[in-house]
Amino acid sequence: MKVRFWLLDISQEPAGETSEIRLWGVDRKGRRILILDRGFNPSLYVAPKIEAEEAVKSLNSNPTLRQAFSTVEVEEKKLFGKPLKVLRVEAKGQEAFETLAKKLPREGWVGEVFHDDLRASSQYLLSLDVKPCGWNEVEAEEVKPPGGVRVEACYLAKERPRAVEALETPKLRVLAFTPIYSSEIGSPSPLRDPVLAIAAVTSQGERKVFAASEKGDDKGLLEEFSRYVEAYDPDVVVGYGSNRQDYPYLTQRAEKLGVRFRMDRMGQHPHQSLYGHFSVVGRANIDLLDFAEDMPEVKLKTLANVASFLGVKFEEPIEVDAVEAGRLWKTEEGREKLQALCLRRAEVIMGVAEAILDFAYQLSHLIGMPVDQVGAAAVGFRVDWYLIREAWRLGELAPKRVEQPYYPYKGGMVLEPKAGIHEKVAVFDFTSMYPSLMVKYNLSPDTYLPEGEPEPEEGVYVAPEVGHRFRKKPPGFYKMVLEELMRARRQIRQRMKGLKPSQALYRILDARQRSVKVITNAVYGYSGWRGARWFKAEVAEAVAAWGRKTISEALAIAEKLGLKVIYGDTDSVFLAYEPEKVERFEAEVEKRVGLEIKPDAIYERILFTEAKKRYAGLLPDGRVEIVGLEVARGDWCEAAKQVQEKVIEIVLREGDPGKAVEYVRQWIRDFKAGRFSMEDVTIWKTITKPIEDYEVRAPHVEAAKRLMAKGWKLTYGDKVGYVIVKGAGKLYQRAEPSLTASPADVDLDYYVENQVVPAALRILQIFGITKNHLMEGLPAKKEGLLKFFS
DNA sequence: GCGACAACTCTACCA
DNA sequence: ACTGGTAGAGTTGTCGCG
Repeated sequence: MKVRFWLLDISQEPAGETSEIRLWGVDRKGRRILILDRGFNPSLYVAPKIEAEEAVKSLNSNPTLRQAFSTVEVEEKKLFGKPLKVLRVEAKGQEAFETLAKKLPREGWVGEVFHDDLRASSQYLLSLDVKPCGWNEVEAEEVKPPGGVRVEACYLAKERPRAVEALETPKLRVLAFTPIYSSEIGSPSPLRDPVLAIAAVTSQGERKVFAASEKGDDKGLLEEFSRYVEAYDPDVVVGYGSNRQDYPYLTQRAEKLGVRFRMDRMGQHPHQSLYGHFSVVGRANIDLLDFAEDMPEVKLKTLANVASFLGVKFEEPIEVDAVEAGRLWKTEEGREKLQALCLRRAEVIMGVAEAILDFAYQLSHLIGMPVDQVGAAAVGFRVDWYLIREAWRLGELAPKRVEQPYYPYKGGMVLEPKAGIHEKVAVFDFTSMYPSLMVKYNLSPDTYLPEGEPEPEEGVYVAPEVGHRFRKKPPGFYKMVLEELMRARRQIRQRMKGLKPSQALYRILDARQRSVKVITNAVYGYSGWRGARWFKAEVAEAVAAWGRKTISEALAIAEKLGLKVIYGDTDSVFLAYEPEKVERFEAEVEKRVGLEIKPDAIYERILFTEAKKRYAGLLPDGRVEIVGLEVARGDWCEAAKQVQEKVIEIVLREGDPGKAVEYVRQWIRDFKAGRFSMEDVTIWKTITKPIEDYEVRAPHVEAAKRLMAKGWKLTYGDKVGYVIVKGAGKLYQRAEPSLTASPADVDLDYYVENQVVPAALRILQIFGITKNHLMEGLPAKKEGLLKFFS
């Protein structure tokens, strides 16, 4: 019978001489099913140094190798566009595959081995074009599920499944969960501290809290939660910080207590897998924090901040640290409070999931990577996967990741801004400049013509400045891929036009076009990434060089038309707005440069300092946009950011720097009178490497060390919040973790002198205002300030 | 031994 | 653990002085 299923998860079981691929999914009736495919084995591709037929003979005559493979075939493949005769060697199961991967490269006749770095389940997804988070079809017969497996139906594949294009997502059961831990001091430790509660919220609206005993005995809680998960049988399990925190903690805790922590469809505990994510067999485990990492607008990635950003409504508080939780658990009232908080937290996680899951499914579908991995995989690996699949369709082998030397090259062009305030400034952007250039000039590793090679008949494009040459024909890999991506995005957006944002299909299409955009925009960076399989420094370098040429041409056109250029960065041009000239500029650029340029915004008023990449502008709709300045940064205290934002607004909206000066002076008076909170003065900075690797004693590193000395676990990637306290010595000696600092110790002078005043002055210096104008005790000179607004 | 300054480290931004 | 270009704060090293 034909079974159509939406693929949720894929796993592989070693099964002797054949590996068994397990496809976990949901069928059209909404049943949770498992499809066993025993007819697939992973293969390796061998490029021989000798004649293919001779190579086959050598392979067959080696008894160790002969045992490990079932078949060998000579195939015509391509590598970087060049035809390549290879031997496809099909392994007898996973173990044999690993043996071959190890032994084959040592054979004298073997040139290069391919796909030995792709595990069986990956090869399966690749070679069969089976798509995760999408519909697939297979001829199969119903069988009894393997022992321990819990599904509504199980099938044995009779043939290889195939992807079926269909947009809708089945109704999936989603479970959001979040634990609360206890600790006497510092971070909780699974060997020492109990889990006090786990809240679970389902997409059907069920809400539950599992709690430890009054004394904090959590053995029953873990067992109960496991049973609940099995009974509800979710397809998707979402958490926040679950890969980093909850799964490691809960599995270790369960092990210590002698309980089996069961989340999957096989009665096993979660295990760590690729990209540091935890795999829950048969379900998709998604850590929403992974997706929050791609939201640059949210500086401090707390659940509350992410939820607010996404417009998820909730009541505070939804965060509690383990020490506070441990303290609260001691009273009846505290326990109730904590459980209510825990439940609210799980509800917010569900809310965030609703905002993110469509995108996660679409990204997974597009790049062909299981949805539980896609969030945890870095951008480079997402692109890698997408390209491996596209390569396969074109008969290309996936090149190996090879160690590459660092090769710095020149990037985009940034103009010196015209400092000061400008009225009516039009901003133009080249649309998808880098991808478009890659398409236009056929920039790809396979079209690159190394120095010394004779020019082909079809001709070459020569990159400006750097001189790299690229064959005009045939279309290169990147060109084909990018053209397809850009075409797909246009098509999706076209389809969306007839729909309302409230419709489910609209949301799916929107999620899909966003995922296409993410990949499109990452290809240039990927091409210059040393870890990329299709790395080619000359490609990235040529793209950037053509980019500089392109914007230079646009600038020349502006100049010729008598348009004043205010600023420009990589693919954007800021021009003093003159309606007719600007229109001619747009037409002229498209005609002469051959790339699409579009008006992005017309600022009513915009201000630049002397610095590049920093400005603030007032839009016609009244919004103020702040770019690059302290307001836009996560490593300045709130106080400094708020003052700067207010200064910018006064200056842009009211055009009155004198008023801004008065505002800052009053703010300082209030601040010195003690009107501030710890949040206002906390500075957050990321620990970017292991503490011992730091070469200098930076304030945030010293604050981190103090926290660690007090039992807090910090690893790189974590943010440390600290305040500067009164006292003598270097700044790093006065950096106190904000958790342990008290408001009375805060060094107010530091904040005025080194945070608030510099941030305010960044803007106000444009008007000749100095530190003296802002600080108490010195007269604010008003004369001369208003001349800028005559 | 001291202070001015340059060099370097570190983070987070823009495109 | 996608690229290069950039600002800015803070630490550390160096040099001249006498």
